[in-house]
Amino acid sequence: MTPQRRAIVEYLEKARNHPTAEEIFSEVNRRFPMTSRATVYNTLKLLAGAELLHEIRKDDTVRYDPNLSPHHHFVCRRCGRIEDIGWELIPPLALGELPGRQLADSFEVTLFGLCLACRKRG
Amino acid sequence: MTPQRRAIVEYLEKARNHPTAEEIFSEVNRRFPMTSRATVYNTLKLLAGAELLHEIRKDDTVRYDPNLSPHHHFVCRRCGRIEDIGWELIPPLALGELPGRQLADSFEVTLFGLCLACRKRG
DNA sequence: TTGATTGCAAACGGTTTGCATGGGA
DNA sequence: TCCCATGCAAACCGTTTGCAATCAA
Repeated sequence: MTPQRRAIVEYLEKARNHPTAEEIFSEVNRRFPMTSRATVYNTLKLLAGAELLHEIRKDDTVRYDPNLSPHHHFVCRRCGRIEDIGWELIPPLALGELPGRQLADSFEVTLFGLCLACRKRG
Repeated sequence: MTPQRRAIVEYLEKARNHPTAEEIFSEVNRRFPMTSRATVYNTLKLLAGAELLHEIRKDDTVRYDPNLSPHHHFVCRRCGRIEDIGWELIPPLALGELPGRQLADSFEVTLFGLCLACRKRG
């Protein structure tokens, strides 16, 4: 556990909005100017590989989600913000064998619309 | 409507499996060796912009979905194949205002599991 | 001491763009 | 004629990797 890694983990603990790797890099680099992009990217990949973090991809860029409990996502059409939606808010879907004979074992819902801030902005 | 564009559209009409831009490029280029990558990419972007095609992103690469009717997706954990799931197979979710005060107007479900081919392969 | 972690810069893969050429209406 | 589509290559952006130096244990 090096200072760089600690800074990354601390940033992620506070980050409630699915930061991109680049956002994490610039914040960590601001606090620890010696930290390189490679270290941040590698650490993030390592954490994700260890299931301590989830990767979500939107528009070609990976975002990191420190929320490990199962949940769905809401994506704001206007500002692109991604917010978590509690798992219990979406009725569970029937899994198992589908009509196409695929065997489904999990699912994920993404809701689209306007976030609160963008609603206020009109 | 040039031969290149025709070839792209024809390929997409037959493609039932969400080809990547690169797959489209190599197939079109095989039939029309003069076709450049730029033309294919630009045409795809143009078609997607005109809502004649949907872009779906998986693992850093854009895939194109010629199925314009609303539907959900199934992603095979083993081979990565993406298949369409009929809209009517998923019970409609309640939209409108969410507890977090976001205003949801649409949703999308992704199911994960094993496709038929991978099930057979054991 | 010794293996893991770091910084740098260069490589990478998918995608986009600038620019000059060429064909279609 | 005039514009749009094309081909090529270079640029681009986010990400990954090779490598030598450095640090933690």
